[in-house]
Amino acid sequence: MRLESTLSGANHPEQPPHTPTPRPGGRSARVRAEVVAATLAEVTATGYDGLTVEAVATRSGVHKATLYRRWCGVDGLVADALTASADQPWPLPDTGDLQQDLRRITHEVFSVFTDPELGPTPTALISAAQRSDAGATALRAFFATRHRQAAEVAERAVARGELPAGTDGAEVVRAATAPLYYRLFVSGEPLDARSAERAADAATLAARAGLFTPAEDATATPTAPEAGPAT
Amino acid sequence: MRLESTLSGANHPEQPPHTPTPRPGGRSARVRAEVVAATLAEVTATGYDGLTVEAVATRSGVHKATLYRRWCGVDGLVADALTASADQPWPLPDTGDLQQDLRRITHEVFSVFTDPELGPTPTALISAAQRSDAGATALRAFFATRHRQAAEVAERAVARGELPAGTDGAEVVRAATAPLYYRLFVSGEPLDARSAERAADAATLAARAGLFTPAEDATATPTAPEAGPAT
DNA sequence: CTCGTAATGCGACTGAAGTCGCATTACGAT
DNA sequence: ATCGTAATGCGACTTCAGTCGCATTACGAG
Repeated sequence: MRLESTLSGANHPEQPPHTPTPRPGGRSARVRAEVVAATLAEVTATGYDGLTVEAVATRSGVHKATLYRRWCGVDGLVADALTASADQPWPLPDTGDLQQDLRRITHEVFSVFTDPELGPTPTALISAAQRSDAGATALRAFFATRHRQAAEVAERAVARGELPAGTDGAEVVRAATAPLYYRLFVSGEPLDARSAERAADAATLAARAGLFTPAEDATATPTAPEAGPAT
Repeated sequence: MRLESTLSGANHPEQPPHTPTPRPGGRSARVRAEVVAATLAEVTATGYDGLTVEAVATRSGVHKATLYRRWCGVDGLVADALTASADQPWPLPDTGDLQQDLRRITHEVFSVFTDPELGPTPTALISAAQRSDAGATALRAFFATRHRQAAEVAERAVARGELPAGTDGAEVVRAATAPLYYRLFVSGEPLDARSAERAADAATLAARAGLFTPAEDATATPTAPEAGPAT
């Protein structure tokens, strides 16, 4: 697991460049791993509301002052735990059919957040990340990576001629997964496999219709409800 | 503004039913209004991270202890402010065309969160509401109301024969608005009028294809990627 | 107009989050 | 093997969120 780079970048904004050996040694890495594990356990156990630096310190055996020094409080702990999770690889489907691929992806998302094995950890982690600026930054990076990776299923569909050229793959992925995340983290509605499937199908339909090409719009576009500068 | 009922329901779980006149009088209402206004101002000014009960107390002129007594801390303040905002009416389009109606709705959402007049207040309010259980409950109620109201545009489309019978109107609305909220509050990506339009168009397409009818599935459904119980 | 009661104002107290300076440990290079 | 340095351990201190008991004010009924 290599989660040093992102962390140091997030917590030491003014890293002096003349540091030949900034001690990336064994102890620091071990401490870091244990802190991440303890943070995940604490977030899962108490939820993001009850998350305490002192509890993470006790559970990890790392002193409170060290946690504040390197992670700048609860926010940084959660952000780092999320970053560490983002480094985990996940399977990218390749069935030869866009609809199937998107269904696999949305079902994967659905599974992660409903898996009794993982429990409330993924949900709690993202909810916690939403709380702070550091967490929000980590979230942005997390989803940017996911979008970039998953966009490949759409790009393959373009290569197969299944989608029009110029289709924005990341936008297709966003369209497919957005309803799930919306239910989970915004409207708070329950998630079910049916709606995951429908979201994938709707995105497939829209992508095939050419809605996700920046230049042209394939569907009827009679009147634009707005006319101002869109920025 | 009638935001008493929801608040008391949220903060006094065991309201004794034998309270003939629980003092809904003028002062309480005035205090409540000022506290809500102060909470909105504080959330806008400092963001949900810097929101403090003491600051709301100072700004509103209501004593700290009173705020803790009636709102149980920051969570309740935010939840009540959100509930108050949810009571505000908003325009429901009726252009005679589903696509146009949905575009108006998504553009309305887009406008609320990008209006320089309102500033960061709506975003900050919802972000703050995500932080706590009380806020999450208020959020659920908020979106449930919105979905119920906005579902009418889909129901009218069904009545016009534009959508297949049995279409779940709320699901259509969710599909149209989810990408916007996803960008705003989950992935943290910027919002633009184009994507708002595309989201509405994609939902229109999916609805017309019959994806939002509970029983049948109009598109191809060759293989189901999952087979377990969905709960 | 007067009174009973509920709601608010008030200030002190408690407890925990977060900070600081120094001692100690362990990494990495010679 | 030895040393310089960076990272961690440690405990006290500061600050502020949150609580409690009591005095005061104002609503609502008669």
